[in-house]
Amino acid sequence: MQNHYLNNDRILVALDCIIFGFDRRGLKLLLIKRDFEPEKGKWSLMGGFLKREESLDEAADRILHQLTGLQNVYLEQLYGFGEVDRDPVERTVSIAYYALINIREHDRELLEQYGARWFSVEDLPDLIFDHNEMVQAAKSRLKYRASHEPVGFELLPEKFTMPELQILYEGIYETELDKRNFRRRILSMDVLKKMDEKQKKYSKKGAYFYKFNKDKYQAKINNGDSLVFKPIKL
Amino acid sequence: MQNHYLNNDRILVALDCIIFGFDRRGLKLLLIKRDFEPEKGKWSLMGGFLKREESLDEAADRILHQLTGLQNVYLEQLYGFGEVDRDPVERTVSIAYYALINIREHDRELLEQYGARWFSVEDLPDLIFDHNEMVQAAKSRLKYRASHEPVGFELLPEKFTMPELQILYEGIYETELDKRNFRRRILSMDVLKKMDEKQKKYSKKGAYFYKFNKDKYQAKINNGDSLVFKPIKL
DNA sequence: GCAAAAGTGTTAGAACTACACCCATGC
DNA sequence: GCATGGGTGTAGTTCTAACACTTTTGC
Repeated sequence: MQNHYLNNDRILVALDCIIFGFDRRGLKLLLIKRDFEPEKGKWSLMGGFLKREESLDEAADRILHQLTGLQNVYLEQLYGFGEVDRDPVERTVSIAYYALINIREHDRELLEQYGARWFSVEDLPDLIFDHNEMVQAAKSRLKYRASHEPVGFELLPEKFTMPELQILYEGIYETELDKRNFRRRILSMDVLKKMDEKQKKYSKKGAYFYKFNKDKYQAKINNGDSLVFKPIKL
Repeated sequence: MQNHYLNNDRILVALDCIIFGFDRRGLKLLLIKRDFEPEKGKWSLMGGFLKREESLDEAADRILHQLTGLQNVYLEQLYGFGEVDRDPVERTVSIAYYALINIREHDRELLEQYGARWFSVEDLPDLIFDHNEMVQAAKSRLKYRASHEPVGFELLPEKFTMPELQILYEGIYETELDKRNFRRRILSMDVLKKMDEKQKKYSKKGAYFYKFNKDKYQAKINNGDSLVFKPIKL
């Protein structure tokens, strides 16, 4: 490989974050209005460049924090996008990350500064560069992840109801689920704690709150159980 | 994001290839003996640096070709490794790719030039930098991929026998399978063509050859069928 | 009293797992 | 004729998917 380190090209490395949120109406994505050229004024993912003295994960974290004020949230590397002309200004490789955040917990002022807005994943505007592709990849990774690990709870407040959890999974899987089968399956994993309290905001009868019992989940995993969060078709 | 392109760090981008092969004794990995400092003489994945005028996929392809003489083989991006000090010489981000090749079809002379050798995946030497981690990631990606798509055939010659296919899947999943259940499941997908010919090299009775019918598979996929190649526990 | 959302069980069919013996042939 | 690897079938169990009515309560 004649692999002297000299004489190789040094290249801009960017990070782009696909930021998912959830409210009762469905899955959301946080996009920003690009305020510089090229493509100024178009919608875009939040991004930034890798610095020499930080790791990829640290950089993604920093960039997510910049926009949302949040730290220590679910953040997973997705894919490296590396077409030669993906950025028209300069050759840039971008590593995409996706984040799952509780939509109620971010810094609204920062969002305004960046001209950011939440969009329903079913109705996204056209994005710059290859960002549409990145979003697609994030959506399918999320489907996969959600069917093997309890990532759904990252998008929900600590207390949530069964109907909310179901709407979330329906959003992730882009399909409708049968509520009897859904409840049975979720509850059979035995990692949710039912509260006495009810959510009365959205119905007269009220829906019981549940909490995800992370410790119990971890114990089961360490015990070798493989809990699956697969969807159930209607 | 104050995102002028100037004043950002340009960084070395490397590619490392986890190259899988298969022979009747199990899954193999192709490693090279590093012939330059640092870590000269240690085993390593085949790697190289991204050039400004090529895409990540092209670079991975080039590097794979350099070592094996092969092109147009199965090659999938795995993950971007980006710890600050992962390469002691200079800050380098490495995008790992894994390849599935037919172990009989590579260029033996090239291998010798690079001091390359096939190792059983169950008995790998310690590798440089974070290459051990890369191999781990590749193994689990391969498990996932093999349970959803017919990637196993990339590792086999055009004609193969059921026992061979089973050994391959056992290698990928690192588990033993029941041969009756395995055959039933594979054949029920109805994408293998049984030949009249038998492989007589490894048994007196001989085992029938099969071919993977890629067109039939594609037709089923396009038809919305979701064929699964899951393992079956013993 | 009625509208609106929450909650609850059963059943038929499919898929999964476990398991043991016969076959063909080269020596 | 026997050792070696190739090939085959069944039954019990579990999992999945389909499906409709009752409950609660604010208005």
